[in-house]
Amino acid sequence: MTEGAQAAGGRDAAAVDRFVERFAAELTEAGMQRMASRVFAALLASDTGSLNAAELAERLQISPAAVSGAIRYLSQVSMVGREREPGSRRERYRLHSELWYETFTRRDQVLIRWQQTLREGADSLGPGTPAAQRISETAEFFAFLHAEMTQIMDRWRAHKADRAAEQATETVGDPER
Amino acid sequence: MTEGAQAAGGRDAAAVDRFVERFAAELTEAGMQRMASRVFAALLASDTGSLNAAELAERLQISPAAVSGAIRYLSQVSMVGREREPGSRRERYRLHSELWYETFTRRDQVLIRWQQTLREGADSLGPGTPAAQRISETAEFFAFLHAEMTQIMDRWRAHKADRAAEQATETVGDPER
DNA sequence: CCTTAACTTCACAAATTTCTGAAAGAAGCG
DNA sequence: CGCTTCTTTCAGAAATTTGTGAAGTTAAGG
Repeated sequence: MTEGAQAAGGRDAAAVDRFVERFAAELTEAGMQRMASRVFAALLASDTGSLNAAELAERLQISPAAVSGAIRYLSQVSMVGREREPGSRRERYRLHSELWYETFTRRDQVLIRWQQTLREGADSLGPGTPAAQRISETAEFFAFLHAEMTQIMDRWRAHKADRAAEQATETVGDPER
Repeated sequence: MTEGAQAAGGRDAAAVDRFVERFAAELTEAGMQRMASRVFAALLASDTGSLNAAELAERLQISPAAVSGAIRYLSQVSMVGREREPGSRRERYRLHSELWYETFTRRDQVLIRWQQTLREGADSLGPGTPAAQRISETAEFFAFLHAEMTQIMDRWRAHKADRAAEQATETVGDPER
């Protein structure tokens, strides 16, 4: 806190590690697998937004097997993509550029499933009963939330595009890279 | 599906149990402790939205200790409240009426913490670096989300109030009970 | 006050999850 | 084609989590 720690050229590796571990811990607390959280946080803190297995294993002090498992999970939930390093037989794991969009789209699916289960539950309880009424309301809440989430993501992308447009007045570049 | 199963008077207990277990499993998959999920689902499916420890233990086939643990968690995250049964030394566990409001308010706090961690992380990485930029954007995303969530909850309550007002033309009653 | 009903805490056994080393499996490169 | 480098799979050891019975605590009611 008292020292602006990153020396000329290199950043303060210890501070970065601390951030990686802290954010990973928060993700873990929220229910994500521990290794997946750590790998994700490490990618987030990398300049290119991508690392290969060896780099991950070294930075996080974990076995290649652990990397493999974490990546399997993260790609399944569309949080990272895998690509080949040209001129090498290594693979590179990269944060999706549409990261939060993909992640929240996925979470959206959960809301839909819950909604369905709840509606079936309301049927089982017999319409008219207070329980069925409560459960129906809950289902409706999730339907509402689902609709709103979609809009939010649209708004976020618009918001981001706006900022990007501002930037573009200085730096004219390809938005994809 | 082929039979409208609930007999006159009593509902189809098996179907209700099935719902409770299914919805609980979905909550568990989303990261909630198993017993907490089951207790919560059982409360949701009860007519009064409340049960006591003995009822929960019997319906879910679990020990009093398990009930106690689940309730401790659920009340900590403001999903149920505890109250005394008058004329008895039993306690009654009740779904909060502002259930989703409370739950999402709580989740909101997580967003705020993440945001903070991310901003600190961006500092550690040194402004100007691509990593810091990415992390800042993520922090901004959560700030955005937080603001939107608050609005959504307001809209939901308005939405619910509207429907309640419609109902009130038929059934004039105390909204609390 | 003492009894007793109800809930909580605690220590432990069981089940599950997590991570690793070792072996097997792909895929570029010579 | 075989060698080499990288990744994945697998079986098992270690750690963690989970649920229980039993003892402990609290407070209502006689």
